Amino acid sequence: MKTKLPRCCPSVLGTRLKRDDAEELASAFKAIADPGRLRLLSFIAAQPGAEACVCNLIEPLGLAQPTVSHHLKVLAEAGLLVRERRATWMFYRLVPERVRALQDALALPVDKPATKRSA
Amino acid sequence: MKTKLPRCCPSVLGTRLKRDDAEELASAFKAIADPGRLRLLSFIAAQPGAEACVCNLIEPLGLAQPTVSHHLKVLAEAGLLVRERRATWMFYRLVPERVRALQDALALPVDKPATKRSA
DNA sequence: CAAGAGTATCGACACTTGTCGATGAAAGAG
DNA sequence: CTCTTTCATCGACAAGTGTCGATACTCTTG
Repeated sequence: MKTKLPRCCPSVLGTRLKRDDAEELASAFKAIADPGRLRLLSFIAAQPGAEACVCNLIEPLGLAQPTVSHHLKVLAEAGLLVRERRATWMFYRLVPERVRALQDALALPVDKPATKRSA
Repeated sequence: MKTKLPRCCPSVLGTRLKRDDAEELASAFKAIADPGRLRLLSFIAAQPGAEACVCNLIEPLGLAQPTVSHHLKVLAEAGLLVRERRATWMFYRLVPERVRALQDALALPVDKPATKRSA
């Protein structure tokens, strides 16, 4: 490791985001990193009570029923939606706190002066 | 299309997010939906001036140089970073406005009472 | 120009993901 | 119980993605 050329800069760079935190955050963002799922969230959020029946999501989304079901599952597993059975129908309701959490994760260092990070 | 069972609800659901907008947003979120890229953003954001030399990113990230280069390219193409050559070294600087834009995209209908949407 | 250091691109690979048709499971109606 | 409606799961496929070694490119130095 013989360095002939000078270093470009002080090389501070304290590791901010840990590996585990990064993986967790990434999987959360993966959940919304799909056009269909974003539209699902949008559709549901636009409903009164921020909830919707699956039967009302399939047609406007323009995807096959199994595909919609799959996307809803992904969103639910990411904690962005909660399922609730109502008679024959299945309702999905938005979890605003979870959305807010993702929003906060995108806060720049400037935005959060001295906040302690927990999850 | 003969419906025997009653509908589950009024079926309002005005299409909120258009297909094109959804695709664009999704590709933006795809850019940050990766542990390595999130850490890159975090590392760079933590630097003074929110910029960093590639040579200082490879080791802390723990990935091979071509992989890091690839991730940086993805982030740059998403508009989250800008490249700048400085002598032999390549610097990547964070674009806060772009991060903010993603943040705003996650704003719930409750959060934005009557805001006009542009992008 | 030649040599060396820092990065980007290429090629290849394993793995993940979005999609849909077919099928199965849960709940209400008759 | 049988039929129908609604939704989830299964299986399979094409396409996309992360990863790295090898290689090419771009500056600077001598």
